[in-house]
Amino acid sequence: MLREVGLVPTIQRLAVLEWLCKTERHPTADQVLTAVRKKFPSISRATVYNTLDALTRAGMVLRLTVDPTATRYDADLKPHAHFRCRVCQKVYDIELKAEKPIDVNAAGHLVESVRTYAYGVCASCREKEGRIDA
Amino acid sequence: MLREVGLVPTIQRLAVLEWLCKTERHPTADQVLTAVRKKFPSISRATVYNTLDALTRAGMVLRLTVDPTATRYDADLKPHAHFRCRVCQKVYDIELKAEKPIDVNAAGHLVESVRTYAYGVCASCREKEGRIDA
DNA sequence: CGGTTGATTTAGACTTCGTCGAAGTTTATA
DNA sequence: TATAAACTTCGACGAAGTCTAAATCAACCG
Repeated sequence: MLREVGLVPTIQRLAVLEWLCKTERHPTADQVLTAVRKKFPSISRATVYNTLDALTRAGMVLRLTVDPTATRYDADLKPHAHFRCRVCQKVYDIELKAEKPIDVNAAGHLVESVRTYAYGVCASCREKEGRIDA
Repeated sequence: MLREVGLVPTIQRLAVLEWLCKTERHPTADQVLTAVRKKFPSISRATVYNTLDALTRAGMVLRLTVDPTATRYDADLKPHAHFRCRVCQKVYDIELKAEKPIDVNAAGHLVESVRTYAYGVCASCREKEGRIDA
């Protein structure tokens, strides 16, 4: 798979990709580093950043900027949007309702990808807040 | 205006807001700091960050995460999307075509705001690249 | 007007995310 | 096997943003 996109399939890249694909969350680069180090202690920060960058450019993972404090990555390539709770700061997948979610007037620019991010209070935090605020 | 949203109208906040409103670009916090210091040399970094945060929570400016390297701010509250060129890295306003651009299935979350970001190569860089690649 | 209180500003240290460069190692090619 | 190219590693570095403590300012009230 890595070879097909022009990347040398090193053991480090395999470890990163494997972990990304079997986690459902939206990890930051540091979370990837910490997780992969459990199985592969010698991997360095630069390698993780390089690998995530290479996988992003190869289109195998998505780079998300939904979180202002750190870039997140997503191995789920199906079109969907992301929601970030301003209370617990977790990131959730949400569905895009519109059939053409990407329908923007690009004014002559070449659009290669589109992201939709929503912000607010997640269902879980609404409950907790409700009890307190009431 | 500031008083209406519960903020003490200090000279620093006025300087930030005034500059934000008369610039058409999408400045980073550091660009705001540099610009405002020309008229108000003693303003500190923390004040600019605090002010931008307060203005964002008050709904007077939008916080953008279109640029992975730094948060940007936009005083234009009309609904529109943003495009970032991966070559020159400039951020452009673009129009949202769909009438309900924001139509996401929020799965029980309380959605307070939605952002749409597009990425690719801007019209200007397409021309330049075209000449080179040809 | 003068004093008190609470909010705001300031300066600078600090943390964290991410990048860079140089040297060593691995992979592919012949 | 020899060589070149790609990749990894480490640590230093840079930049974005936060935090703290002290000084200052604005509002309120007698």
